[in-house]
Amino acid sequence: MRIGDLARRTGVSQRLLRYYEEQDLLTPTRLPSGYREYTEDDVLRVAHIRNLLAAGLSTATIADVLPCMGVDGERLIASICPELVDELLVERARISESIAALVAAQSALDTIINARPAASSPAEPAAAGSS
DNA sequence: ATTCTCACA
DNA sequence: TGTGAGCA
Repeated sequence: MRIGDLARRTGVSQRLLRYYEEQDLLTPTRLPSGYREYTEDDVLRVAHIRNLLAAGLSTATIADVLPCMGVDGERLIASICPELVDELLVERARISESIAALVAAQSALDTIINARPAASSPAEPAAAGSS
C-alpha cells in the first residue's frame, strides 16, 4: 500500500510516516514511480512505534527494539532480545526520574497554593492514587 | 488524484 | 510537525 493508505489506516500523518523512515523506524520499498510501498505489517509496526514513542523512548532506541516485536506486541520481546533488557532498564530508570521530578514540582505547587491564607478554592483535590 | 522533496511567517 | 510550492 502507499503512504496515503497507511496514513489513514494508522491515523498517523504522511509527514510523520516519512519522518519515521528518516529515523529508520520504517523501511518501505520504492515503486518505479518513486512512491513508497508499505506492507501490511507496517500497520502494526506503526502502532508499535506510537506506543514506544508514548513511553518516551528515543527513535534510536525504538529502532533497536522494533525488530524484536512480533505480532504478540510486548511480552515476548524480552525472550527474543535479551540484549535489549538492560537498555530498556535504563529507559525505565529515566522514566522514574521524570516521575520524581514531577512529584517534586507538584509539591512545590501545593506549597504555593496552601500558602494563601483562607478562601474557597478547589486547588488541591484528593491526591490521585493515595486515598 | 497522489506522492515526492525541500523549505519556512 | 504542519503547510505550501513546484514536479512527475
